[in-house]
Amino acid sequence: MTTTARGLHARVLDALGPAITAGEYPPGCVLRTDELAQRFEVSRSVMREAVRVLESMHLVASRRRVGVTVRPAAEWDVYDPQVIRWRLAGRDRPRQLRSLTVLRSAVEPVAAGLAARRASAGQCAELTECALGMVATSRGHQLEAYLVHDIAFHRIVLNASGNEMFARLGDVVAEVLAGRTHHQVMFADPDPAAVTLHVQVAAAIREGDGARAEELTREITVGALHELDVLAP
Amino acid sequence: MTTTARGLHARVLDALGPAITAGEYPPGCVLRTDELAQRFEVSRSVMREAVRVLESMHLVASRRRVGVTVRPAAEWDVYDPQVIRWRLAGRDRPRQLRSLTVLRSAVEPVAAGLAARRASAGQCAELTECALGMVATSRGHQLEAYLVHDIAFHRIVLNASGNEMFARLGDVVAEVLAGRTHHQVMFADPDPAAVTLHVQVAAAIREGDGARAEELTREITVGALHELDVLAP
DNA sequence: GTGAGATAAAAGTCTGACTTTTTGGGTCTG
DNA sequence: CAGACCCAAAAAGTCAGACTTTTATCTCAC
Repeated sequence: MTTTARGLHARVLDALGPAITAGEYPPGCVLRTDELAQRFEVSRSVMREAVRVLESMHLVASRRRVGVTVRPAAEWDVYDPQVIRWRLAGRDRPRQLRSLTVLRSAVEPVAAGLAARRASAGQCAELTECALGMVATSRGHQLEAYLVHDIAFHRIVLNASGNEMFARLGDVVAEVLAGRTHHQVMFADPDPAAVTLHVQVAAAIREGDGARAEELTREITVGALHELDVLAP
Repeated sequence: MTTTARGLHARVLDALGPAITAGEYPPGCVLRTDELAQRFEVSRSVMREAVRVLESMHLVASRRRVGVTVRPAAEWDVYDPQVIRWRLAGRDRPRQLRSLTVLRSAVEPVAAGLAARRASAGQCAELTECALGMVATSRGHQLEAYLVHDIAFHRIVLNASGNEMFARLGDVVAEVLAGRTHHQVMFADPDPAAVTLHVQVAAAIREGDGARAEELTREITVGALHELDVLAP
């Protein structure tokens, strides 16, 4: 997972990005390229490339004679996969997990509704297979296997919606589901009701019942939100 | 709007980004940094910075001995505001507008529902003011003034939802609304039903009626989708 | 045909010099 | 004392050139 040799600038980013998103540099804080280059022991060219990327994510703004200033969190490109990963790895992971789950609760039901009208036969088959896989691994502490099926299930729904914006959220949903499994109820088996709902969603999509697929998926995401309410303050 | 002097690398991006997102360079197409630098008459350093940014948007991948290869559209960071802008300016603007409108139809109702529970008194006041502004400019071909209020309205709702992911979609919604006004029904006045709905949404949020705010907003976005269906193939 | 090694192409890195913009202060004037 | 103006320095921005590293491909012996 951790590629240690994909370029100096990437390594600098892996250090600076998390630090900034974690709030180690407060908004308005001014950095200087040369100083950073020295700190990370890279040339100015490399440092400049890293700053450019940070700038394209709206994490910082670079202005002549003043330096590289950290922008307030409200301006960050919160949908950038890298920014999401950095924030999920950092201090306010819970808040991040919550806002992403709320996003899921808005998007996934609509995506499921669309999928019911547009999913191909192959996608329906995959979906059913995933649901069955979830059932099969839902008991006996097979959480990792369950997670794999769960992620695949939601990814297929998002792809089958035929909307590119929805499809691109597959990675985000994967992160959220993985985060939930790895940081909360590692001990308990998944909620049986949720498992059943997934099976029913697969059926509804297979049968082309968009309204039902949407409603059932809404139940799933409401459940996920409720789970967060219970387990996190 | 068009800042012509915010750095050479930005100007290169403004040329390359739209070209790539427009599909002028097919996926898998290989570019070379040096060649590009010559073509745009900039130094390699500047070109490299531009390529880095393109790479961070997943528009291209840079590999040694191979070059800079254009990635397939499915891998692009479709939520990057700059990518959105480039695509909206390009060939498949209609498709882009549609997928963004579908996204709106998923997000905005949920955002409105949340806003009803979390909007501050100030936000409620602003919202009401916007709605009244929409009413006032809804007749007599004052489309530009109407658009300003419309954008402000939706932005406030998204912000008032208290969810950072929703809030960040304010710019996207603004682009969509502006696109609609400027490229479709420039001649006709806004749909009176939509205007009424906005007033009602503002009222529902003011009264803290989340369910009603959500349902009304759903009607607004369904209307927007339907409008697209009617006016675009 | 297959595997090992040579080759070269392209990205990656570093350095140093130069340019441009911007800010903050100092000065001059009213 | 206030305000306009100018100057100098600071930092980003740009450029050119040399060097390193990776890696796809080609060659050649087996």
